Amino acid sequence: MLKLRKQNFPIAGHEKLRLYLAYTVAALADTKTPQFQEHNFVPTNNHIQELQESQILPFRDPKVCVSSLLGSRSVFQIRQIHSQLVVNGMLQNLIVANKLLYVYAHHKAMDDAYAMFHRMRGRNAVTWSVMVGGFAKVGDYATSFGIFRELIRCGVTPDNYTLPFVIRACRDMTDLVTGKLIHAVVLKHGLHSDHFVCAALVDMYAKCKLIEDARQLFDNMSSRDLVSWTVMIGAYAECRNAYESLVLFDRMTEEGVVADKVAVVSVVYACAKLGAMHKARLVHDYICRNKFSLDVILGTAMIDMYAKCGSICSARDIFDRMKEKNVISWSAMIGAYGYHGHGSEALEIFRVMLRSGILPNSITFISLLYACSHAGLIEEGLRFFSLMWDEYSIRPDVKHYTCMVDLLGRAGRLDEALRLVESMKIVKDEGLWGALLGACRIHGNVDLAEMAANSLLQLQPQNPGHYVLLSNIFAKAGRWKDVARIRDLMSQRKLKKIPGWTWCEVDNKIFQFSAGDRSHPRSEEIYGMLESLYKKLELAGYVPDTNFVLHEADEEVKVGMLYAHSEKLAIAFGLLATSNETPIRITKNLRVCGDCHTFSKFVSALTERVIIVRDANRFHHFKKGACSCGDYW
DNA sequence: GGGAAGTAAC
Repeated sequence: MLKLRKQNFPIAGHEKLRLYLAYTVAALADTKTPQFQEHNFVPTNNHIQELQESQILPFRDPKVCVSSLLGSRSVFQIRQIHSQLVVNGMLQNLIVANKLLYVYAHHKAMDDAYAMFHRMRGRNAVTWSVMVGGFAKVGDYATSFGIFRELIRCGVTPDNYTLPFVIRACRDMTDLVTGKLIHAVVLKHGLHSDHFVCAALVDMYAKCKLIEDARQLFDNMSSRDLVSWTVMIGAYAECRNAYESLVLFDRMTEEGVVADKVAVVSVVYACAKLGAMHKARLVHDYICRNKFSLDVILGTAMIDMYAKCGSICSARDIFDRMKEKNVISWSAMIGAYGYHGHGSEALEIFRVMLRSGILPNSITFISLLYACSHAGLIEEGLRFFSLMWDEYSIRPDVKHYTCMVDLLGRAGRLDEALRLVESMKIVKDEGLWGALLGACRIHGNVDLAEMAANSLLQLQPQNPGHYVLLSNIFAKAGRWKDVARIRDLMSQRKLKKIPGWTWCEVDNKIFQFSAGDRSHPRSEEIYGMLESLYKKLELAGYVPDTNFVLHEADEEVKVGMLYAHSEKLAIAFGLLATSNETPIRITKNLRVCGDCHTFSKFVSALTERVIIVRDANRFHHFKKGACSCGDYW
């Protein structure tokens, strides 16, 4: 390698030499150096040191200054250059001064940047945007907003660089009030057509859960770039409308926008949310075709996708093929085994993880305890619960306690579960009470259920799901007056039962069903299939379980209500539209209804089909009249 | 001379 010496330097002239050296510094920092490449020179860290020692950089040429700043490796180095720039009066040059601010911000040295910013007499749009963006990036939103306000006070017009930073700060704080104010500023300055500004606004509204507002802005964008698509796709997946995410992904592809890795991760995430197996395979193909490497982020997202689409084998295959795995990847795999009810595999992979030298974190233990509770591994669960603090100094939080309540409650050890809840010294949340209430439902403990439900309704009076669960428990015990009381409470509080949806994927198309739905083009056939199924099932001994109907009504009416639940419609459609060998895969947005669970068991026996149901909680594999959940869910 | 979106449990 060429050693950097004046005598063998390829360009003549002293000034050029300085420039060349500056470019060398910049190249070491991987910045763009076309001139540098011309000379086919590969610099090393020694060169930069030599450069500093030789004090050859006089910092009088703005270009040299800028390149040197870009080449800085540490805040210390920037400060050294800073002092030279002051001595040489180079900070009078706004380009140089702004670059100095920028590199300070880039190294997160915002104190240095701020001190300098206050001494600067001349400021321009770049100065302001570097400061606003710099503070936003390090999470100091208060200062970022403060500088933005100062900008407005100084009569400066905010531009398409500054505004996205401020909008993103609103997003990170989910500060919708300020966000809307900034939106007004955007409109005032006519910047709503800038795609950076617009993408930031879409993201802000989406993260603040105003998905409709986000969508409206997105639809009105004159040109939608990849980032806006990615934001919108991710937003729909996040707000439980993964179906729309995948519709958008198809539209994006049709419009000729090519996904990058970030976009693909969002799509993978949406597939996971929806549990859409065919779509998952197609996305996997897309990933292979476009040669995305299976890095730790994409790989982990794919493990979760395949697991949540019902294929634990494919999830394991991805896991095994990943070259680099971190604690997140291992936790995802443990979690995957967990919600498929494969407890011993989850425990085994945890042991392998420990042997590989990866330390578990808090979430690893949640996955592990969850796996234990869903596989009935009670003693193991109890052991891990004490191990996490004793051995790994991870303090159990409310989620770990929730798993333990679930574990004990599911096993019928409700007293122990209650004692654990009472002994907790941390704040109890709705998930914890929900787990206790769920256990009461399985074991028909109405008194404890009432107590759990009271705490639950105090914490979350607006969640209709809790009322429905309690009402189901009362109904099962035949306490119809209490059922009516709950129903009245719900209507007083203007709460409606969350509509149940079931998705079934056939021929790469996702079909969505709601109860009593007749919108499907093959609706006639579906209802015909349902009717013939009912006739056969009745002979096989199936009795509709009307305990799962919330309202007090005549038995006949109740049976009618159960008749066309979305799960049943989806299963009937699956039977019609798929071949005998393929499993019927359906996904439900809520917990599967008890009657539909029984119905699925009977159908799996009668038709000799495998039915894989993913509900809000876990997977149910129905085969030959039995379910993998062992009827506890 | 200054910009973006993504991974695990419930």
